[in-house]
Amino acid sequence: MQRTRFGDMACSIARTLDVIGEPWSPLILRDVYVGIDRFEQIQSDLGISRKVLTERLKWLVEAGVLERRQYDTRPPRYEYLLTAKGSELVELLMVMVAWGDKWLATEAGPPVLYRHRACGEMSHVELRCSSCGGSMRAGDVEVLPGPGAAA
Amino acid sequence: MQRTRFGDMACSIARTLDVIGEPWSPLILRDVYVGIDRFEQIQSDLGISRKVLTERLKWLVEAGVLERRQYDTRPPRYEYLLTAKGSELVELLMVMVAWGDKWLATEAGPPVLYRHRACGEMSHVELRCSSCGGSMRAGDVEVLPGPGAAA
DNA sequence: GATAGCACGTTCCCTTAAGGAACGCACCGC
DNA sequence: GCGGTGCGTTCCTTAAGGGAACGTGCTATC
Repeated sequence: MQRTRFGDMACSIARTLDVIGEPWSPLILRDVYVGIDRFEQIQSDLGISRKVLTERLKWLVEAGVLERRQYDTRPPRYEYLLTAKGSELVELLMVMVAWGDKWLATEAGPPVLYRHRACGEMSHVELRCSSCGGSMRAGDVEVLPGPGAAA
Repeated sequence: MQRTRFGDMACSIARTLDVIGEPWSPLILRDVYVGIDRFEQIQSDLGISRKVLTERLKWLVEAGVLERRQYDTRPPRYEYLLTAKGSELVELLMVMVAWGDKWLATEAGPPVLYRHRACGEMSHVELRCSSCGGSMRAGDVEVLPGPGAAA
C-alpha cells in the first residue's frame, strides 16, 4: 500500500504510531497483556489473518515491545510477553478504554471493568501533571518547541 | 485492502481504534489541536495524500470528533475544530507523547515540550486512579468482565 | 476581461498491504 | 503409520494508500 513511515518525523506521536500504529497492533498488545500470549490463541481470539499476525509479532519484537520466549523445546513452542517498554504502552490502552467506555459504549455498558488493586474500586484512568499532580487535559497545557524539534 | 472493522467488537480499545485507528488520523487530530486546522495546512504539514486526507476528515466529522465549520463564504472556506469528544482524545495523544518522549527520542531530545498552565512547569502526563488518585499502570489493575461483555 | 492564484476537494492510475485458505514442518501420542 | 497440535509460510484476490492532474468557485491583478 506504499504507506508513509512515521518513524522519521520529529514528533513523538508519529514515532509512537510507527511502533503500534499498524492495524491490529494495539489489540495484540491487549491480548498479551491479559494472558493471551501464544500465536494460536491470539489468532483465534482476534480472527486476524495468520500472515498479518506473523508480521506484527515480528515487528513488535524488533521494536522491543514484546519478547518472544520459548516455553517448550521439541517441538519448539513460543509465547510472547511484554517488556518494560511494552508494559508502559498498556497505559495507552487504558486511556483508549476510558475514552471508548465513555463515548462508544452500548446500552449494555462497558465490556470490561478495571479494579484498582490499591483501593479496590472499579475505576478508570485520569491524566495528571507529573510535576504538580493537577489535572492535565487538552486545555491545560501550552505546547512549545523542544530541543529535538525539526528545522 | 479489505480491512476488518473493529467497531463491532466488544472491546473499547477496538472501538476506539475504529474511530482513530486509521493511518494518519491521530496526526490529523494533533494538527487540529495545535491550530493547523484547514485542509491545505494539514495537507502540506503532514505530506498526506489529498485523497486520504479528504476521507479521514469526513470520517472524523461523522464520528463526532471534529466539526467542519465554514469560516468564509464566497468562496466557501472551511476549517476543522475539535468537539468535546475530540478534545478528550487529545489525552490519548498526550500519553503517546509521553511514551514516545521516553522510549523513542533522539539525542536531540523531545521535539515538543508541554508546559502545565496550572503550575508553570514543563511536565508530562501521569496516569492516576479516578477513585483514589493513586498511580494506575499496567500492574496496578485487575481486569474483569463487564456488563457489556460478549457471549 | 483574460490571467493568475488560492482553498478545497475529486479523479485516475499504480503499487502495496490485508484477508483467507491451503500448505509445510517438527514433534507427540496412539 | 496416522491424526493432532503449534507456529508459521505461500499464494491469490481485493482494497487502500501515494502522487499527480484536474475541477470549481471566487478574488486580485495586469
